[in-house]
Amino acid sequence: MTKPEKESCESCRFKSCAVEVLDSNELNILQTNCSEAVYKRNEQVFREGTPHSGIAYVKSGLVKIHKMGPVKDQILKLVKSPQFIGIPTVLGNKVNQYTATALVPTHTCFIATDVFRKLILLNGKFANEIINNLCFDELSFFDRSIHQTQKQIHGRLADALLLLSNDIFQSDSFQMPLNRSDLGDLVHARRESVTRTLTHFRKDNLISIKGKTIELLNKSMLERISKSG
Amino acid sequence: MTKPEKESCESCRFKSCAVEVLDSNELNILQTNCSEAVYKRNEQVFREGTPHSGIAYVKSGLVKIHKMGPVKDQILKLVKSPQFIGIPTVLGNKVNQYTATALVPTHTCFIATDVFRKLILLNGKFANEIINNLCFDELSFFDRSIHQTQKQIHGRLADALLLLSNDIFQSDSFQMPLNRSDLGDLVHARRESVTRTLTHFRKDNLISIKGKTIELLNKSMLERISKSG
DNA sequence: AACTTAATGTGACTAAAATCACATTTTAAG
DNA sequence: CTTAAAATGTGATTTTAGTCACATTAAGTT
Repeated sequence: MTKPEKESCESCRFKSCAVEVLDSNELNILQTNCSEAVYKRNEQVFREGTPHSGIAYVKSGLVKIHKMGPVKDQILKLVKSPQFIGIPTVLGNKVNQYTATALVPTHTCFIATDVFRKLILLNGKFANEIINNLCFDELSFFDRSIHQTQKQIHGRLADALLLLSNDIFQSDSFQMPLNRSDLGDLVHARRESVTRTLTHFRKDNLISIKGKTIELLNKSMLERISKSG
Repeated sequence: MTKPEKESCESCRFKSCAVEVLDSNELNILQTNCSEAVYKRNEQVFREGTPHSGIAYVKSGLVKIHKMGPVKDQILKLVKSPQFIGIPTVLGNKVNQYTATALVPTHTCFIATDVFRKLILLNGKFANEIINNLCFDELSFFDRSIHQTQKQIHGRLADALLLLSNDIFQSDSFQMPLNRSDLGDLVHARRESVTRTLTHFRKDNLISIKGKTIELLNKSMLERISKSG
């Protein structure tokens, strides 16, 4: 983790929808209570169980939100910039309830919790944007939960590949940021099962794997697999 | 569903934390844009896919939030009064993203979405309370998701029984509001597996079942089963 | 009360994915 | 370049819970 030179929040090219609605006074409050940090691949932005250091805003990069379960680690969601992470720490919790780890080089800002809260109280539009965010999260999490529990591994992995392609990288071909074990943490499966299923997809010419590069060759079939479970 | 005589929001005995922070002007806005309804057991408060009729506030009773998946229905959460349900519909969605069904006789108020949104914009404290609510939901949903996917059926069902006893009814003995099939929808299992597991618990003297009445006889053991999975 | 329908219980069988054990390949480190 | 460590691939086996088929009990209805 490194500390880059501080940039003005007002002129930041990576403003979130929520920050867009702040006036210059509020932006100034944000400005003076906000610190930047850069993370390399696999570095932790914050860790479950440690005291939290405010709301993190992912300016650029990709982060996995994960948490240790009784049996294994589980990836709760992938968060692409620009997006806040760790908003639930605005609650009374003194410690982080989950871990955030950079999957690619990632640039973040930390906003002190009390400042974040002050902005919510001051500016209804800001609060409104945050609420929109949380609501959207809740709905996607419901969907994801249902699909992850009711589909079998082929469907779940097809889901994950389509998510990476459509939502994260917006390309049919991308550098896979997760290893087989991480993929397992994401789709509730074991490393071996992920390998077997990917091999299966490859043999059926649905995907090609060249090192870390994955290309989706037959998206419509992957979508059918995702739907049928 | 019946329409009871309308009561003043200001004098309501079932105010939420969020509504507590409204001033009398805001309460008046709420008052004039809020309608009450009473539901019998198994009546739907709102249904997935139908146009939504505002944010529902559960004044009294118990509701299951559930959604149809590719294979079966899934209970996303149980909501005990007093609590808002359907806040994610403040998003642009015109239709409900899930179904809410009363498990016991339930009393609700409906607040028009635009009024709810106006209160968020007007009163930062109200927004703040709503954000607290959503954050709490997110964290519990993370926990639940991890436990439900990583434990096997004994642990998941022990979890559900402890939830009902500790959080919902606050008693070791309660009238089970869910049938075996519903319980399966809650713990991601089939009716038959729920029956088998309950029988197992009963034979081990962890619980007693008399008709709809369930009593937890050995909570510490159930907690151990819940932890060990 | 007689009848219908819904809910629950139980055994036999099956399928999906986990587990285990080990081989192979890739990547990082000295 | 060599070696160690991490990541990945693959077969054999086991485990868990789902599926299917049917019996039994409970709850409404006329």
